[in-house]
This record gives sequence, structure tokens and C-alpha cells, in this order.
Amino acid sequence: MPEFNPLALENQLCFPLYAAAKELTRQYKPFLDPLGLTYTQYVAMMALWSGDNITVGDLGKKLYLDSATLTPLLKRLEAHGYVRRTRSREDERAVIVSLTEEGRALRDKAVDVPHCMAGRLNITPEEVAQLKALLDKVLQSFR
Amino acid sequence: MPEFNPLALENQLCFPLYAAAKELTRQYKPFLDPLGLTYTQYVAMMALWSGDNITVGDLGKKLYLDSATLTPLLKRLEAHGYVRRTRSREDERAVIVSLTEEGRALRDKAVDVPHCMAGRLNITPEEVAQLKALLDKVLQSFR
DNA sequence: TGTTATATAATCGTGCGCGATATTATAGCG
DNA sequence: CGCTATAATATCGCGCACGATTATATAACA
Repeated sequence: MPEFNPLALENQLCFPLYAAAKELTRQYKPFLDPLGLTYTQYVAMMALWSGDNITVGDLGKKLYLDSATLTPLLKRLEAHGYVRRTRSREDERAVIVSLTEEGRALRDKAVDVPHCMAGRLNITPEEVAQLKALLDKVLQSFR
Repeated sequence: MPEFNPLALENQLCFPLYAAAKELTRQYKPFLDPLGLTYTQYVAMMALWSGDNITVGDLGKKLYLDSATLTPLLKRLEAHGYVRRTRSREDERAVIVSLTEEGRALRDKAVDVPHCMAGRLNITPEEVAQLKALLDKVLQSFR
């Protein structure tokens, strides 16, 4: 009987999680390139479409990212004309991120992306729901 | 009745996958720091502990990584004294990656890492198995 | 009020991750 | 053999990702 090898890639949960996340974001590329967005920028825009005029810190909490990642990313989105970064009047420490007209309009061009991507996943809607629920549970346990 | 928003983060599978992968690798840090490994280096070492004397290309297929990522990573592992990179005698294009004694010995120090990490996941072993099966299926569908 | 603590972004350094290109070696073929 | 095609790595450029530090602003409080 072969011994169980705890350090084999195929016995790890972490490895398929790591690899699947990379592969998934790679699959987005052809859909996001026409919008001029990277995957992380797309995620940031989704958060902003759900509610802008939010501080960098609050955006970071939603995306699990800190200012070291977000500040340069938001500057690139600003350079693209999709967002504005303005110091808060009430609290000069905070930077408020808001959408420009162009950024708001981009939503219409992005609205089909989730459906296009769903077509690439060879798993059933039930499995998607199950997977999402498990991942949310894992994420929550790290909070 | 509120409309379904396809672009909301909480309606996406991709986002918890992306976020959970990041959080998981972050959780590894305290266990890998004493070994002098990053998460990706740890994954590469796991593949090599399962069988070294492998080409960069074959290692990349196992890890879903290309030479642009692997070459510098392997050079860092070589600088740490964990691996050797030698041109193949039969095919001068290929580079063979093998473990040093120190690299082989590192396995003993790493053998408890999976168990330590499992303790951090607040999900049942059944859920782990289920999650792993679903992720493997997603990965396979991208192949 | 003045001083210290805390909060918020920005910056810095290092290491992925990957598309694109360059370099060198082997294979195929006339 | 010479020529072209293909294969294996390496390099380049850019954008995350994040721990650590810095700069500035607000809060707390003696």
C-alpha cells in the first residue's frame, strides 16, 4: 500500500485553488482587453459600479487589497479616464474614488462579460453555486 | 423585486476564487518564512520532491507556469542552495532541474506545513474534498 | 492647548505572472 | 549538406501583491 504523501501537489487543496484562480483570470483577458482593463482593474470597476464615492480604504476592504496595490491601480484607471481621485473635504487624509461619465458608460460594455465567461466554465450552475458557497466560507474563515 | 446585477461582486464566482487564493497564500507566509520560501517556490519544491531531474518545461506544465516566471524563480532557489540547473547533455536546449542535498533535506522541515494549514481552514474535511474536486474540474475545463 | 496616539494614503523593495520577443539548439527535408 | 521550421529557455516590460516604512491629518487626552 503506497504511503500518503502530504506534500504531493495532488493531495493539496491550495494548489488547485492557486492554479484555478490564475487560469480563470487568464480566461478573462480576451474579454477585458477590448475594455482596456486588467482583471484587477475590472474587479475594482465592478465594486465602483455598485457604489462609487468611496474611500481608497473602503474599496480595499471590499477587494482585499491595500493602498500599495490600489493607489497605482487607481492612478492607471484615472489616466484611462474611468475614475477620479479627490481628497475628502471633511477628512484630508481620505481619498474619495468616483466614476467619470466614461467610467459609468463602460459598464454597458462590460455587462456581457460574466455571461461570456460562464460559457467557458464546464461545470453546471449547481456546481458553480456550490463552489462559490465553499469559497465564501473559506474566505470568511480567514477574516 | 430587485433586479439581478450580473456585475456585482457578490454574484461572481471569479471574485471569491481570486480573493480566496490570495488569502490562502497569505496564510502560508508564517509557515514558509522559516523555510526561506515564497508560496510559489514552495509549490515548485513540492513538485520537485515528487520527482526531480525534470526540465523547466515539464515543471512548468505541472505548475501552470512558463519560463518567464520559472527561470528567475529557479535561479533564486539555486541561490538559496536548494536546486541545481544544468543543461541537458542530450539536448542542449533543455535545462534539467534537480534537488541539492539541502533541497532534499528541506522536505523534512516542510512536512508539517500542510497539516498546520489545514488547521486554519474552518471547513470540514468533506467540504475540503468537495472544494478540491470542483476546483480540479474547473482547472480541467481550461486545459 | 500641547503632546501623543491613531488613521489614511502614498511610497519603496521584492517577487511573481504573463504576453511578446530574442537566442540557441535540434529536427525535417530537399 | 544547407536551409527552413520547430522547440526550449531566457529576457524584457508592465502590472499586480504585499510587507514595511513614511508623510500627513485627525483624534484623544493630560
